Amino acid sequence: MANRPPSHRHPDGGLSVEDAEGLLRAIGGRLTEAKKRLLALLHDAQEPMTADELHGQLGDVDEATVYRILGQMEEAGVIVHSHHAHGPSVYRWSTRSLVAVVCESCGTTIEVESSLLDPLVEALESRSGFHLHVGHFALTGLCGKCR
Amino acid sequence: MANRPPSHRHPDGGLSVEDAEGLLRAIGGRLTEAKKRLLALLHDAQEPMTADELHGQLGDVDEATVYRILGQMEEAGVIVHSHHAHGPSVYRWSTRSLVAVVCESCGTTIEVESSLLDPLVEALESRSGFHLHVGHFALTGLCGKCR
DNA sequence: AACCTTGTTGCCAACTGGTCGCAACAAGAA
DNA sequence: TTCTTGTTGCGACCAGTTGGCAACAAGGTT
Repeated sequence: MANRPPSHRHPDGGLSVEDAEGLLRAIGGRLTEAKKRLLALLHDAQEPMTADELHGQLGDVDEATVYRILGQMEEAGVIVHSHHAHGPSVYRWSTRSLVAVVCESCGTTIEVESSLLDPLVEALESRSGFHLHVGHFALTGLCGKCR
Repeated sequence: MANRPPSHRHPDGGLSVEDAEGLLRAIGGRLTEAKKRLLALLHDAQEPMTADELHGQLGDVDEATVYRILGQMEEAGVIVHSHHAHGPSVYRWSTRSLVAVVCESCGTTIEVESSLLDPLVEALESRSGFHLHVGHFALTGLCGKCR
């Protein structure tokens, strides 16, 4: 991919904002102000955010537009979203593969390396030919405090 | 648990319908015709069903009532529900622990033993004190045919 | 068996998360 | 600057689910 050092690197070693803008253009879109701001927001976000939270921070960008942009960003491979059992999906910068684990009682979310799911992934591949999309779903349970 | 052989055993070794009716009474409710029919439906179901499918099979029971009964049955421990990434939740008889794996392309669902998740469960317990509710979430990916 | 208490039901409105159609608008190539 | 075409805000709409409320019925009591 990028063999010259990009600026504004993501702390987690992911895409730079500039790379992301390129990818976003590459799928045939235009780079609007709203897209740039959303890109920056998600790039700098410490944790996954819901569409609603993003809409709140953007201020004057319509909620429907937020969803449309998020769809494009995902199509471009810049972000990924995952589904939390109850409540809305969350979106995050596409860095190394993480799986969200959500406490059903207090809502606290932690993220763990997806490699912990490797035994499952491999078993499914060999037994059923099923290829898991790790990271597209959140795992639920009770955190240490809430048990 | 049950040391005398209950009748109408679930093929998977779970609760009998009679046991389930007892549990349903035990949470302080009444055993209505609608509850009995829903109970029988889910007991005999080959695979998890959505609230809508259940409503369809019941015919003259209101959709809201179906949700209310499902809530009680889950509270009583008779059934469990799990969330599929897009689309409605599914409900199934509370037997041995299975995890649903759903194809994002064709929707095919397979169920695998939750023991495949044990490495993850144990890692989360020891690292973060987090206790996973295996079976409450569905895993997603692509099945062999759709890849 | 009539009775009475209290859970239950149907009906319908409301709510959340998300999508869609459309006319006005703007990015960016020509 | 012009022109094409993607983009936006707006509001309607959709699916899944929950909540309020009055009529109803399960099932214990007399």
